[in-house]
Amino acid sequence: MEFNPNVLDLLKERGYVYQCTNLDALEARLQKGPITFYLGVDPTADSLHIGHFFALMVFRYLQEAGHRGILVIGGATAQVGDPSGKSDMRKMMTKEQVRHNVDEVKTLASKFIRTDGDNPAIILDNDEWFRDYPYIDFMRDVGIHFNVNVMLAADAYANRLKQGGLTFLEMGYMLMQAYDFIYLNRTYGCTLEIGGSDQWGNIIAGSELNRKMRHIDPDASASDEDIFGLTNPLLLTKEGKKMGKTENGALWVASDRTTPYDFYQYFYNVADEDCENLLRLFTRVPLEEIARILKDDILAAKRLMAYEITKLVHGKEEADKVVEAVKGLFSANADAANAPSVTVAAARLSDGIGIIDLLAETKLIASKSEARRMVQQGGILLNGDKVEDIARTVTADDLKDGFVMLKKGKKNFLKVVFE
RNA sequence: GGGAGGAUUCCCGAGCGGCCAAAGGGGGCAGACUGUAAAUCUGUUGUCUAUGACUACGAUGGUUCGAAUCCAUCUCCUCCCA
Repeated sequence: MEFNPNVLDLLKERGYVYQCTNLDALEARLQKGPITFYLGVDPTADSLHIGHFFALMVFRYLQEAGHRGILVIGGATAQVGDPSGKSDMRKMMTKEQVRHNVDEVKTLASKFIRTDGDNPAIILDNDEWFRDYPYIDFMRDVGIHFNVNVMLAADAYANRLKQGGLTFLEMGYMLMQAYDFIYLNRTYGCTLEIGGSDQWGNIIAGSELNRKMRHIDPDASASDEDIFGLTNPLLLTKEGKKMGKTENGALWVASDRTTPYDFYQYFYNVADEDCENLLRLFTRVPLEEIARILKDDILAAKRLMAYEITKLVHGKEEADKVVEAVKGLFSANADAANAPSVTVAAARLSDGIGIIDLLAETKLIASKSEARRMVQQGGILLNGDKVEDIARTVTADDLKDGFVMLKKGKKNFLKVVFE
């Protein structure tokens, strides 16, 4: 692997850099030679959402530039819960849940960062070093360096504090994450932590803790090198909302939670103004190319953006399939070959299936009441024809090639295959 | 420890014995217009075997023909005093 001394320029250019503990010094250090850096991800669910992806992109760029990356899955920290930016305490997860999530996230993450070949990423679970750390020792080693006044002033706690419910458990989160950095510094010589801007408080806590601990015991650190924190901006839509939020929660990376089709659709349907950001941050399209295509053809730009992001997350094969499906569905002579589909037993057709039942069963619509409403408002199409009557039944006569095409609104398609 | 206020549907927030599945706003969904965009306008927004039934106003129990509304206990939050 070729070492690239100017990776930071590239990151700055594409908009990945938000805050840094010392940008000039970091730049100088990165130019000198490879370093070890880390990114922490808390397994609060058994998948990653697009928000995680931002930092993972930075991870990839750094790794490609020849730096050694460590991905820390917060098996221990997830049991505590990060209060940063939260107005409610996170629901406590059972240890089993956390363990399950750790495994899932590990598997997913290793698809996006290279863990083999030359300069592989290291994936660790911070439960490894917290599991057997006695409370008293931890408090004496680490807790001693934290001033509660300073902590309370931090943005990270502002919301929780305002809501009045900040617990001691949550206060402990910052100590844990700060210690992660120390541990990695000592064990792996890690000198840079990257993360989202919401992690700024936790990241500087880590670099400060390092300085304080080294001051007490100069031999404790693996090196005398300075350590750095670097954050990427929060990914917001032009309305100022967090990108990747959908009505059913987050936009997930795991295809059993958000299908590649829905994933693509989400990005295709973002506001025009957000397209540029997404192209810069989540694709490798050169900046000049982005500028040109945005100017010439916003729709082509969106197609490219949605395709590239889908490819990045789900792979080329899936992305191509989605594009085929989209072409078929949204063009004049609909071709349903690659449409999202579900299967229903063909035997059910003999008596006819009520359209309402079918809509609810196939999960195209969440409830029968809503399905009724939708039909009454003229939002449901069966094989391209508006369904006028809520009593409409689907029978064998409606099938062509063994399926029917349901459409909810303008852009929700579902192929129902009977077999 | 003492006192005062509060918890309502996805979110904010009105309601303060029947007219309440609950005003208003936000968000969501659908219709029109468009470009599968934005803006705008309209409708809709608990569930179901559907002009009715069931479940819901922090939890539990009670008063009443009838409770989101009154009472008791509990949980959590906010503010003031210590």
